[in-house]
Amino acid sequence: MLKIYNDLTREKETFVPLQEGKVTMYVCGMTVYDYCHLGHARVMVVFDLVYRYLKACGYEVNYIRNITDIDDKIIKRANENGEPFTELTRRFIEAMHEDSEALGILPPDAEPKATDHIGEILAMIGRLIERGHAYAAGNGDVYYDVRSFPGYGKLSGKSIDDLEAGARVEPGEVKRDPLDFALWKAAKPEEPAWDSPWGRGRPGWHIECSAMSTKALGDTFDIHGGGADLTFPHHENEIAQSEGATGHPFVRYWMHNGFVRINEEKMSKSLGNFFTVREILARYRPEEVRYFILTSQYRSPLNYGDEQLDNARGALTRFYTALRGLPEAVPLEANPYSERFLAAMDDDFNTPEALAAMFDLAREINRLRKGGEGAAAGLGAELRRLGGILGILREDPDAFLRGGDPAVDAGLSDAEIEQLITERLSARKDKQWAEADRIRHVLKKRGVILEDGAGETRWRRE
RNA sequence: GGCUCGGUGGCAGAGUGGUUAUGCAGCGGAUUGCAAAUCCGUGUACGUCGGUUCGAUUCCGGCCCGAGCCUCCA
Repeated sequence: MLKIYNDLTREKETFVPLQEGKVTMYVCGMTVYDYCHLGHARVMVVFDLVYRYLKACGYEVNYIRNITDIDDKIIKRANENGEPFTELTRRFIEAMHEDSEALGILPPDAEPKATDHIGEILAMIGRLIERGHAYAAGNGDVYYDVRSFPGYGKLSGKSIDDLEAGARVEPGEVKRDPLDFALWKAAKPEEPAWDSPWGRGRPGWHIECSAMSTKALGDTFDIHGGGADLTFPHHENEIAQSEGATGHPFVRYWMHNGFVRINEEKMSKSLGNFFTVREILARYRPEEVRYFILTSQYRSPLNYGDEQLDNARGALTRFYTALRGLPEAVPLEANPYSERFLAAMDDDFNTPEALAAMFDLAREINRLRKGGEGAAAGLGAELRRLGGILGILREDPDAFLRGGDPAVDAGLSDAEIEQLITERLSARKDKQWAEADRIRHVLKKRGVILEDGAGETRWRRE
């Protein structure tokens, strides 16, 4: 039975979807004005994992991940580049798709864009004004009246009074209350703008998610996710908007993933201490990056460092070594390791514990294969199946083990390596150990490790 | 200042009121022409001070330290 930590209640709760057998899920995606960094990668991997696991549990999942393609930063960057904002966003949407595909992220069922939902956004703002939750400020802006929504602060655990004590008030403020936030922003000259009953302008950031999620999934849906920094104010505001507009509960389970950290500090654009997915993929393989993200529970901080990525490489090598050479077989699903794996995943997606179960399974495979590779095949197939739920272990074992380090020059070609191995085999046959060792050392120097087995010699790159 | 969340063995990172996490690294053994891989064995780890308890790393409280949100941020 799946349990999910619900940020709304700060408790692990048994997951029961609104509609039996079906799950509706919305995740806040990217604002597309730059390349994805590791923090974005974590969101994508974490909720891809949730998506895959829910499907593995037999649910029919409708997974929506939005794209924010209009906001202040996009406008600013497009102006700096001297290009239309639509050209900027088109490019970075494409880049995001390349990155997510590289990381083995399944495409969501839909990826709505803010600019395609101006009509829905305007309709929702209209309803909020009708219901007394929003007001036009007179300068063309429309604001949400935070005091009009009694539940404001319930997700982030903040009270309006506490927030107000520390709120800063901008000069020339047209809001009634400093905490009120923009639903619609009047356009300045030269800015992208759409017509509205309040004059030309563009949507505020928070309203798009309320409008798009409600349109795609209904007034109430099951899971809403995103990075922990979105809890306040973004998700708090979404609740106020959606519940204020529809009068129905918005989201049943709120999930937030922890940050990627670097030297004990949050990785973020503003701190400038971020690595893009592209930079990391130049040095590590996609599966290693994905594994690294899975080594920590999704709500915990994830410390980035070469040591951690190297560790991921070593761990995957162990799995693929266990799988190497096993014949195809039907996964042997009934075994204590898989039970432990599923129990771990059911416990709020405890991937470190799930991986631990997989390592124990790998050990069992290694034990069994002493009695012949066939004996271990069923469990090997099962290990792959479990890996598939996490989105790892999809490659051919030999291909992975011979893949090497993307940052290191390929050195010898596969054919050259095979040639040297053939030469060495004949030397060994004649018990010319000195020659055999010479070839071993030559290959070792080029990053190739030989493993002499019964009747054949296997190789892999370090 | 307000509100959250953490502090686990060399590193990473789970978990539990009394019994082995797991991976990497280390050490000993088996195996191997030598290796590698693999298997077996191996570490008086739970920030600190009190409290509850027959017993606490695990529950409660104080303290110290760290991170995050309160402003755009995944």
